[in-house]
Amino acid sequence: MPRRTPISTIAPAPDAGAPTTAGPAAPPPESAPAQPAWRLDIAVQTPAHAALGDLLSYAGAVPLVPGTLVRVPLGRREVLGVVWNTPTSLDGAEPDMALKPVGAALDALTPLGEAWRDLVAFAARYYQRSIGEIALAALPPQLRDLTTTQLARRLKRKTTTGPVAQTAEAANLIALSPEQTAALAHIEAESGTFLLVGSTGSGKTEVYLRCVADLLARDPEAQALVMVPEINLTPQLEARFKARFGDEAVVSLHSGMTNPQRLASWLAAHSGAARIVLGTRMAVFASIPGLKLIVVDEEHDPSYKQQEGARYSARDLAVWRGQREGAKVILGSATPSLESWHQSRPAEGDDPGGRYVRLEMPSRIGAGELPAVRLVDMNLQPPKTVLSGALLDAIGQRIARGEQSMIFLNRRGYAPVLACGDCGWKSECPHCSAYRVFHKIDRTLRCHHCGFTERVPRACPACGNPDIAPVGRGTERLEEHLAELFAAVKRPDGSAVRIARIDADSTKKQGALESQLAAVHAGEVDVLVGTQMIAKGHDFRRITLVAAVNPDGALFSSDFRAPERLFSLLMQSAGRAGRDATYLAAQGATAEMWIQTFHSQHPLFMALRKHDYATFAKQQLDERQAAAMPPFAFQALLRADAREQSVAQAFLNMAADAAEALPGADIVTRYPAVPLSIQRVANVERAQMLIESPSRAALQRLLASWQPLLHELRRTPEGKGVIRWLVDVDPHSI
DNA sequence: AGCACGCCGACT
DNA sequence: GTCGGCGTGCTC
Repeated sequence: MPRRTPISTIAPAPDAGAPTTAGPAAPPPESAPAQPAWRLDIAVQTPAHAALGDLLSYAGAVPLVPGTLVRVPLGRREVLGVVWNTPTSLDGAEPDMALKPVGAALDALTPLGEAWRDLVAFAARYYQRSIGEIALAALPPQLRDLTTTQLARRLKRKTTTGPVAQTAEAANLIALSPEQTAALAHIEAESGTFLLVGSTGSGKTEVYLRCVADLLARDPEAQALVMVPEINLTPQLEARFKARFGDEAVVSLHSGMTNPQRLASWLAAHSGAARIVLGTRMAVFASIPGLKLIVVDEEHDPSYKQQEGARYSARDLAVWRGQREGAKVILGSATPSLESWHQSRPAEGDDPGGRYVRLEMPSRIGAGELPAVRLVDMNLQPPKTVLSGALLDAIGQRIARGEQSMIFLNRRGYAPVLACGDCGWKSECPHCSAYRVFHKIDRTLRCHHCGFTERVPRACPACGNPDIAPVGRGTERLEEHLAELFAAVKRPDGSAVRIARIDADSTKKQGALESQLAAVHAGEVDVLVGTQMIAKGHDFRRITLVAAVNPDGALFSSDFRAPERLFSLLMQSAGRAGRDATYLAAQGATAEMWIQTFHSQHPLFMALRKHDYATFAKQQLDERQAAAMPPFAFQALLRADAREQSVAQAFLNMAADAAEALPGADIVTRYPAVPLSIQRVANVERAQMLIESPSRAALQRLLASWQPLLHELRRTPEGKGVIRWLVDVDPHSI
């Protein structure tokens, strides 16, 4: 008759409602041997939307040290929690509510340190989430279901801390360039946060490696955290660090790992056995007791901002964490975020300058000159030109010389829309306010927002016209187009031209990206087509031409950050070409970046042509300052989802009214609620409201006092239709 | 978020 | 007559 209960060390709570029979049932808590004498505040994974407090109180017989992991009963479940505060005595005081007793403590594990708890508490407060949500998300998932004995067993086979191995590579270091030497000297001599600005190929990674090496040699307890924006980029960086510091010293932490792997890495970082922790944004929350150095590579990359759940910026948290723990922070990029660039401005006049130290390394090492940028004015091309004649010639020449070209188009699939020429039908998604993308490979129409997929209809579903045609082009169609254009062309050895495509569709299978990249490296591809996936990080040695076919969309986007993203993407793409000076010299080749645009005079392209980030940044920052936008103002978004757009908007506008009386409201601007640019996804209507202030503190104060009102508002009749609401602090796209 | 309870349609 | 749909409500 009783439900199957999980094996638990927790005595079942007495069930007041159920008819109890006398017998050898579990003894009531009052007769438990040890009288619970302490109140323990525990962080558990309370959902952000439940208007529960951050911490839940439990009764315990012993005052567990803050940072101890414990199992606690929550409703009918038993969950993992973290003791958050110093326990308070229950002696004498009548508790204001009946506290459940804590369960087993995972005391084989060293309690999480104060620095880590401070980081979690700060992130929770700043991004308007519960402590428990952040804390539990930061722990390896397997810790949640491991029993105490299993954990003890795992901890036994932990590796020993020791000096890092002297690898062959570490013994044979090549000499640094003067710029690298100077940057390194600055980082060694000063403390704080550094912005290391170096173009692709300037040797930023070597600077990171030397900083880490110096640190580990100097301090036998020290640990370093190195972050990269994407999982794809971890293997090559991991290889590089392992070659320098040995396999034992380095662990990775990212969501692509299996749970046991993640637990092992996490434990190694937590115990201090791993001297170097390498990972994606989630790694910023790793427990690293000896943390003395944080590297955030490609700090401008949007991937550092989490886009669901707690919307934190791992880069910003890294800077905060570095400051809190006295660790140096190196932010590296060829095209820094405007925030970081601004924050690293030198003192001038009565401006005391930014808080970061800016270190620049403009030269490329062992690489050719930065590629010459060629702008093709598409206004001068015949209508409907996809690839201009000049670009095709240039690619043809590369093929003839056995070199590789890379064509970049940020749109996957065959065509973004399928349309009927007769009745005007378009391949709209029935569940979203977006078109379904035509994927020719499997003859499907796929919605990239909700995933709804159907086979392509044979004829127009509205009028029966069999001539439905693709409109626009994605990577699939570009690949097909190139294959047709180069069908008659032969490679130097007489074989056919080989065209390949790399995008989210071609790399869905495990290991597919690696094998495709390997094929490019091995020279088995002549022309590579891809999305921004190929623009990042990968070090292709034989590519001498990079082309962006259709980058104009971002120039006039309503998102004020779009130009910044485009500039860095194009700079990064350009960086793929001509990375190997020896190869270029041997080929007698020059590297080129081609851009096809209808706006060839746009200042963005003018700056790009000169590889002039500073000019572009200045122009953008001037615009931002004039318009009082970030980094000269601080923003947050309040978003609401509902079945009806009007319900979502009404909720937001009511929330804005309710905020009127809150502290800070006088210097925080609230804009009217508007639909998101993709208004409906999976039959859910989405609306948002921008909140902006010149004062970060005022914005924070307002958000903090707003939270309880929002919970309250949702319980009113008007708030009933709201499916969810969320706050995005420092949003990336608006 | 889980995980209950609670009240209305198609099946052994 | 039950299994099961997801609507509402609670978790120290």
